[in-house]
Amino acid sequence: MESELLFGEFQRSLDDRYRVGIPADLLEPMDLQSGQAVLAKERPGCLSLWNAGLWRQKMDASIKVLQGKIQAGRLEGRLNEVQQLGRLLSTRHRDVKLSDRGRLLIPEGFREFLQVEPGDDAMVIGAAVCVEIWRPNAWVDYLNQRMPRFSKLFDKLVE
Amino acid sequence: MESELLFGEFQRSLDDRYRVGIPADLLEPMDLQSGQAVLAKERPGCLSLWNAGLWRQKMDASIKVLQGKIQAGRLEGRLNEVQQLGRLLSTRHRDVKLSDRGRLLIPEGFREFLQVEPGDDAMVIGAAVCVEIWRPNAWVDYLNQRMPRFSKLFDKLVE
DNA sequence: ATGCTTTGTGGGAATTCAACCCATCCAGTG
DNA sequence: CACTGGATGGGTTGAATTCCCACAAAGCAT
Repeated sequence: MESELLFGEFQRSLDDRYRVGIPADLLEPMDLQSGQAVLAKERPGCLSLWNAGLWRQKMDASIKVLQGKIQAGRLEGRLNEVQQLGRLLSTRHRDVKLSDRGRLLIPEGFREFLQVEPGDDAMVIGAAVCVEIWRPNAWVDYLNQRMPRFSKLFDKLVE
Repeated sequence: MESELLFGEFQRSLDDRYRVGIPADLLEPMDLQSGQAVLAKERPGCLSLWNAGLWRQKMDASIKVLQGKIQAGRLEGRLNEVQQLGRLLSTRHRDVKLSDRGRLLIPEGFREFLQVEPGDDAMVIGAAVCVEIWRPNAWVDYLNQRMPRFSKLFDKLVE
C-alpha cells in the first residue's frame, strides 16, 4: 500500500490566515487523494498530517486491540478510563483537505495546540509514515532530548 | 567498491552564500557520480560529506529493511516508534549535489548546526571514509581532547 | 431578510535563494 | 616570466516561497 517513506526537514512560515505550504518533496510521496488527509495532535507544539487511508489502518489496529481487551474482560473495572480515552480520540484528530498547491489550513483548536501566531515560522518534518508540523522551539527541544538515543532506536527497529 | 581512503587537512573559507570548495585532493578519491553526495550532521560544529553510494551501503540498506517490515505489517503496532525514528532520520542527513568545481552549498538547517556565518573559515578534513567540515574552533578542541589517545587508537586499528 | 463581519480559498506579484557560469586572483611550475 | 590549475567572488537566470489582496462562504446582528 504505502511504499515510500517520508523524510526531510523544511522551514516554512504560516501566512496571515494560518496556512502552511507543505513542500512538494513530502507531499508527493504522501499520495493524497484529492488532498484528503487527517491532521492529529501529536504533542504540544507538534501536529501530524496523515494519508487518510494510512490513518484509518492505524486507528483500526488500535481499536481492535482495545476491543479485544474489553471482550477479554481485562478492562472490566476500568470502563470509565476507556470512555475517557474515546473522548480524547475524538478531539485528537480531524479530517482536513489541503487546498490548491498543497497548502494546509491549520484549523481552529489545532492552532492553540501548536502554539503559533499568524506569520510565525514552523518546521515541516518527514516522519517516515506521516508529515509533522512543529513549533521551532519545540522541535529543537525535542531533538536535544531525543537525539542521543537515536542509534538505540534505530538498531531496535532495523534488526 | 571504494578503494581509496581520504586524508588531508585543509583550511577553506565560506563565501557569503555559504559555499565551501572541497579540495581536489579529497574530491577526486570520493569519486562522486555527477556530484551526488550526502551531507550528515556529525556533531555540533562538524558535518560529514559522503559518497552517495557509500552512504547507501551504510544507511539506506537499513531503511530498506525498515520499509520492508512496514509493508509486511510487522511494525503495525509500533508505528509510533517508526514515526519517531523517521523524525530523527530527517534531520540527520540530506542529499546534496556539489556544483561546478566541487563546491558545496551548505543547506539551511546545517548552517546553524555547524555554527558558521558567511565569510567564516572552515576546516575540511579527510576522515578516511568521508570528508568532514569543521568549525575551526570545534576542530582544535577535538584535537586537543582526542590527540592524546591517537596512538592507542592507531595501534588498535592497525594491529 | 439584509447587510456587515469573520473566516477560508485562490491566485498574482514580489522576493528570496540556489544553480549555473564566467572572471579574477594567487601560487606553484616549467 | 608566462602558464596552468585551483580557489574565490560575483552576475544572471530560474524556480520556489512568501506576501498580499480580491473573492466566496458562513455566521451574526439589526
